[in-house]
Amino acid sequence: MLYSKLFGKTQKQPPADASTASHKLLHQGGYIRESTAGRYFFLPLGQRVQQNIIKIVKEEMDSTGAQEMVSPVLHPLELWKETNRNNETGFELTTIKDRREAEFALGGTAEEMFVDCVRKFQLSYRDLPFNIYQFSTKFRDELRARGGLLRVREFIMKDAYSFDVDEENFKKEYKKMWDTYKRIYNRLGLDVIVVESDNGYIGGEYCHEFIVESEVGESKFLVSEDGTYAAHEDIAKFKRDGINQDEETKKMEVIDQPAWVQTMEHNEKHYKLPRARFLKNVVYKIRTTGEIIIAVIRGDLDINKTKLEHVLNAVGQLDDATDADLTSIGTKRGYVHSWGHKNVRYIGDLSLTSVKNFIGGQKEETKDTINVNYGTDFSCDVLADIALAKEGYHTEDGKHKLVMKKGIEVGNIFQLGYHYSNKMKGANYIDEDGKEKPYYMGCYGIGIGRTLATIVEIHHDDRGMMWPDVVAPYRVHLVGLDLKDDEIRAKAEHVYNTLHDKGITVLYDDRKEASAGMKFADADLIGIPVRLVVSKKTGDQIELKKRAEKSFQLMSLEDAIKNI
RNA sequence: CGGGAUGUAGCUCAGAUGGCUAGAGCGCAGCGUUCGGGACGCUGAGGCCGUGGGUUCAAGUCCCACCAUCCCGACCA
Repeated sequence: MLYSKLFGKTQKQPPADASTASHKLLHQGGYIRESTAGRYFFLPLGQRVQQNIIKIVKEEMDSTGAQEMVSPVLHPLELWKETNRNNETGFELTTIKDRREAEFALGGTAEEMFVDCVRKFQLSYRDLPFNIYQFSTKFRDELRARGGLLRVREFIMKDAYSFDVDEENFKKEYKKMWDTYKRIYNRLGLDVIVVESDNGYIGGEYCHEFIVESEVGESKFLVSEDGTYAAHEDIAKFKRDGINQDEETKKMEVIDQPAWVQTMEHNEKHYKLPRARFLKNVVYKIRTTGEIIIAVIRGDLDINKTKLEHVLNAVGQLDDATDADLTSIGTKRGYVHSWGHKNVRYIGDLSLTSVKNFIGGQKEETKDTINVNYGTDFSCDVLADIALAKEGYHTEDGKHKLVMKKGIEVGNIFQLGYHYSNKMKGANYIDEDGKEKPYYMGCYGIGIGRTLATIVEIHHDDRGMMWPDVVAPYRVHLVGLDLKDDEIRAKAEHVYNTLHDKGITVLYDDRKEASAGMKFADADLIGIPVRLVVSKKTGDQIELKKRAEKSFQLMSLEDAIKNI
C-alpha cells in the first residue's frame, strides 16, 4: 500500500476528549474516527487490524470444530419476550419498529436467536453436541459510552453457542472454549486472567471473564495472593473472620443511649468498640414487586447488591429504598430494625454468626439493644453470602489474602444450562429413549473492538502503538527518503515490489514532500513492527529497525527479508 | 438517571468587564528554500461561534430552553 494513497491521516494532537491511550493513539494514527458517541468508523488501517483479530479468532474457533454462521441483526421482539429479557433484566436493548409496526430488537447478544434457529430442526441426540458461532455487529444502548473503543454502543462480537445433551458433556465444551480463549489471547499478545464472574442478564449458574489487567479497565476483581483464586468483585467469596468468639454469650438488653449516637462513627466513639461489633441494616426495594428487603450485615462490611439480587432471584431489579419506602414500613433513615418490621423480607449476611453480643438492631431515639446474638435474639428469613469482598480479606479457606485488581474484560464464557431451553418452547432434542429433552447450553463471547483497543493499551509507548506481528495492519513500514532522486526512488520501489512479491504486506511511505522527521514520527505512531528505510545514506543496503527496539542495522535486502 | 464541565476553522485552543469586519498554532492548497526525528518563508482556501428563543442601539460574549460531547457516580458480561 502506498502511504500517499492511504485513506486516513495521522494527526499530531490527540482529540481533547480522549482519555485513554488506545483512544488517543487509534485516533491520531488514523485507525478510527468517531461517528457519534460510542459508534466508530474503522478506517482502512483499523479495519485491517480488526480483520487480523477476527482471522485469529476464527482459526482457533474452527480448530475446535465450531461452525461459523450468521443470524439477522434485527431480532423479533417476541423472542426476547419469550425469555422475559426485554424489560426485567436490565439489558441495554435497542428496539425499533418497521413500517408495518412489527417490533424488533437490535441484537445485543443472540441466545434467543440461536435457540430459535436450532429448534426449527428435529434434533436427535445423534446431532449433539455442536457449537455454532458468528461475527456480527452488536448493539448495546449504553447509558454512557467511554474510553474510545473500550465501551461502545455498536461493536463486532464473536458470539458462540454450544448445545449438549447434558452437563457432563457440556463441561468438556466449556473447558475446550476456556483453552481456546487462552490460545487466542496468547496469540494476540495479551496476558489474560480468568476470573469467576456474575452471569447478569445472560442467565445460567456460572461463568468466567477473561480479563487483561489494566488501570483503564472497568472490571474489578479479587485475586488470592497465590493466584489460585480469581473472582469478580460481584461474586468473590471470602472468609468472615471471627471477631470475639471466645466471649461469653450474654443476655440481650435494651439500654439508654444518647440521642447523638446515630451513625457508625458515633457508635465507635460512644462504645469505643470496632465497627464489626455493630449491626448494620440496608434497605432495598424490588422494582417489579415493590417488596421491601432489609439486608442485615456486620457493621464493618458492605452489602454487595449483585449477590443480594441473586439470593432474591431478582437480577437487575433491586433499587435503593427511598424515604417513602421507609415510611411505608413505619420507620425512617437511621432507625431501621434488624428484626420486627412487618411485610419485609430479612436477608442476613453470613457474618452475623461471626460476632457475639452485637450492639444495635433496634435503635430508637434514646434506646438501643446490646448483647444481640444471631439465632437466639433474632434471625433472618435467609442467611447468605451478600457481602462485598475487599482487598485484604482472606480467601474462604483462610489461607491467603485477597488483592483487588482492575482490568478490561475482553471475553467471557457462560454456562447457560437449561436456562434458555426451559424458557423457550420446543428447545428440545429427542434422546435415545425417544423422549424430548431440553439441551444443555453454553455461550462464549469475544468483543473484537475492545480486544483491539486492549492490545493498544498494553502495547504502546509515548511515540505510538506497537502492534504484535500477527495483528499489525502491515508487516513492514517502508520509509523512502530523498525520493526526488530518481535513482533512490527506483531502489525504494524495487524493495516495495520485492516484498510484495514475497507476500509480505508493506506500507510504503512514498511521499516526496514530507520530511524525514515526519515520516519517522508517523511510522512510530502507526506502530508497524518492522521499519525499513531506503535513502541516500543506505546506499546499496537497507536499514532495518524494529518498532519495539531502539537500534537499527544496515543489511542487504535479502537479509532483511530473512529477518522479517 | 444524579453531580461536574465543555460546545468558536479538519484538530488543539484564544477571544475579562457586550462594540467582531471573529483570531492563532497545527493541518490543507500554491510557489520557493530545505531534506535522517513532526523544517522555514511568502500567498491562499476554509466559520449559521452547537440549536432555538429572549434581553439590548449592538450578542461569540448576558438570560432561558433544548441538543451534543467528556469526566465522576448509578447502570452495565
